[in-house]
Amino acid sequence: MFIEIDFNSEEAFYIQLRNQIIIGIAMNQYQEGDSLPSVRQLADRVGINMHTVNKAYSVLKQEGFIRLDRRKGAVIALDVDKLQAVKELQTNLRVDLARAVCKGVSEEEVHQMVRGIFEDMEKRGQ
Amino acid sequence: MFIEIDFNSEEAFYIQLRNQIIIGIAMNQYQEGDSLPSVRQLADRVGINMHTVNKAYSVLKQEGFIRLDRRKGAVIALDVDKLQAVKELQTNLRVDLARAVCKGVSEEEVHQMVRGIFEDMEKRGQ
Amino acid sequence: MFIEIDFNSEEAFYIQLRNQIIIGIAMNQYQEGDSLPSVRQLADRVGINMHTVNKAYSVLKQEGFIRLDRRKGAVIALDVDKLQAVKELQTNLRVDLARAVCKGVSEEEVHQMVRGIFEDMEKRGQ
Amino acid sequence: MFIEIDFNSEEAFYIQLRNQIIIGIAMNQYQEGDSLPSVRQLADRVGINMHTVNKAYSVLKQEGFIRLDRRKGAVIALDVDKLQAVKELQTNLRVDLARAVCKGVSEEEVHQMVRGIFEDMEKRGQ
DNA sequence: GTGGTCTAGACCACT
DNA sequence: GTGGTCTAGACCACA
Repeated sequence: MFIEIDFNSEEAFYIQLRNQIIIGIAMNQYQEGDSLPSVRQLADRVGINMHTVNKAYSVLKQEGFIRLDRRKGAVIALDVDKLQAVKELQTNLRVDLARAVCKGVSEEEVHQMVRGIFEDMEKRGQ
Repeated sequence: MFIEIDFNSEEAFYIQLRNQIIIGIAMNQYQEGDSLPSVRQLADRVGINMHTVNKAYSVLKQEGFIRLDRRKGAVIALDVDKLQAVKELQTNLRVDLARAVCKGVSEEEVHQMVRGIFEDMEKRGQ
Repeated sequence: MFIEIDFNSEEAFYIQLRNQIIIGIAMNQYQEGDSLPSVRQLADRVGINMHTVNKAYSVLKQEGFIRLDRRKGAVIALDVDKLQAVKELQTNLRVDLARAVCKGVSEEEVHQMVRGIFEDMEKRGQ
Repeated sequence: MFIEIDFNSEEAFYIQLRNQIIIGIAMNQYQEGDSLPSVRQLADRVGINMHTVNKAYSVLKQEGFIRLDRRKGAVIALDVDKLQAVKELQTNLRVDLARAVCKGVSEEEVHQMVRGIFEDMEKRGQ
């Protein structure tokens, strides 16, 4: 799987890492029980500091996407708290949709975009 | 309109302000040409520093939601760049939906949530 | 002559006024000895406060473009200090051209632009 | 490269900083990819507050002269929007030349001045 | 009275 | 050590 850092982005590197890994999981490119690359490997590969990868993994653990195993390193392990997830999604959507609506995006277009993203996730997951 | 700061939130105050104002615009509680409160007024009302409100207004200006009129202060003025907005929404949705999917949220549920948010925006806009 | 205020501009109203009047003089639309509109008239016509027009006229006087006559109000009266003018132009050009050069504008293009502006001034002056 | 603040100037410190850095870029003293000093360093060196340097950098970023890299700080990165640059230059020149013309500066003198400034920029760039 | 500018000091997140 | 955020207080230009 591709993981790439945009060094000019406003987003912190560890957030970029986290997001890309979560997208990987959603696309089934990483599956329950799979190991992520070691901290050192990933740091070298994408060209950032080990501490930063470490931070990303800590956050992923705390958010219930992986567990940290002494032998296997970071392992995909979803701790499903759907209520929490729904609440979080709701909050994020409210702001994102408001921004889009102000700029003239219609509900229909949003539904299509959602459809497209799910299609994308299912397709690549096969 | 209600604007409130959550002093316990991780989100920067100026981001909270920005988001609430954008939601207000999306809900038609603020309409094109309306003035926002002066930085000092709003700062006093919500209990934060003037400069923080100023920063929120600067960001809103730069993002094309308001303009700064020397006589009327901050005025709602949407600079509609739909292409940019769609791109931004796409990026945000991809991450948000990936997170939700990992935690077991279905496409159907997302569509309903989108529906609900738009309903909310239209209702209050009347 | 058209004088118009851009209420959204970053430039102070009195600076906008001053600049437009100076351009008017350069184009011979206002000639040595001509009277400018009264403070009140101009304020009403462009929709700003009298104080602001007053400030513009004061600056124009101080910079040697007009004199303030008790009976005739503001009268075009050029106090030519060419050395000072050259020095000022030099300073302004240095910054403006540096900005343009960084963005890929060539010397040739600048010369053409200068030519065009002078042409414009001479043409309308006839 | 020399960066100096004129504490007696009417120009805001952050504008002075911005202008000098832009002139530095135009003269190739700063080149694409070079890092600018950190806000604290530069603030100490020129004797102004850190936040003022920060503001200068923010403006430079917004105007497309630098980008902010999380590792390397402020990095020269020209976002060339020539159309925009030409328009801006045109506006500035129109006012500057009008002022000069009123004070008796000739078109020929302006061309020579432009020539001189470009020579200066090319010379030091070598 | 308004925003713009400048200073200053503090804490935190990030690298 | 770096920038980002927040607070705070002061002065000025502008309207």
